[in-house]
Amino acid sequence: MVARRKESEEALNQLFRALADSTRRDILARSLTETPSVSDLAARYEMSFAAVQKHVAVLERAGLIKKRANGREQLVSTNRARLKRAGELLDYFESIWRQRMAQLDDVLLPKGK
Amino acid sequence: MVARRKESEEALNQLFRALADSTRRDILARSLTETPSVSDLAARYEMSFAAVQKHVAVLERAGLIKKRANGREQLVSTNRARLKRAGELLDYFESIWRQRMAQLDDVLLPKGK
DNA sequence: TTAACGTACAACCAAATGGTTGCACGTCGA
DNA sequence: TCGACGTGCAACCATTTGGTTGTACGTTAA
Repeated sequence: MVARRKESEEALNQLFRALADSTRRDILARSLTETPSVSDLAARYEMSFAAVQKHVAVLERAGLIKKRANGREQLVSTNRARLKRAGELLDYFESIWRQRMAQLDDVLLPKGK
Repeated sequence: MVARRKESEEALNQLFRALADSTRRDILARSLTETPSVSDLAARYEMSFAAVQKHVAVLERAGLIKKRANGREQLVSTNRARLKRAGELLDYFESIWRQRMAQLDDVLLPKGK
């Protein structure tokens, strides 16, 4: 249901790692409402263009953003489905807990009711 | 509301980074339903005790688990509130999007209705 | 047609990460 | 009481990460 069985652990590692950096979270939030070019983004941070470009690449590899070419520009937009997926994953941990508690109930309570 | 304003970016980095490792996610899931000792955990993975201990330390620093001493053992349990927090954070990204869309509506539509 | 722009990528570097082994020390059980 | 157990921590190592500068190359505008 949640786990589409064998969404590689590596992919999840990448997903969460991509979120583990303030600059990347900011890029992500920004690309949620706008569709900035990589240079647009680079202009907003106190680091080199190449550094920002690398952050964008990390987000892209994690599947959290998409790039679309427009002439010489690359326009960045957030992949909301993928972002949502990260949230679901965390909910999943909660659900594991609920499930097991339910199973425990099954053991402790008479079957019928 | 969500952002308790100045939950340090560093803390968020730590939170997501802690989640970005399969072994740690497994420890987390396991500690959600049981309260294993560090050795119990270590026995389940093909790495040294010290390595597992380090993973536990990472989770603890991120606030995702708590340890409780019981004689010579340290019993590990998940801090569900903190885990939930990570999920909320991701929802927050979604909400940013919704908010901005709403603001856009404010601009585009007559005020009253 | 050229200069400037936007991007990609390689080479390099310091610091952090994820693993190891070894040692110290308190606790428990025989 | 004493050996084994559970833990914490330091030292070490290889790899990854997050940053830099420099170069190359297609695109755009004057």
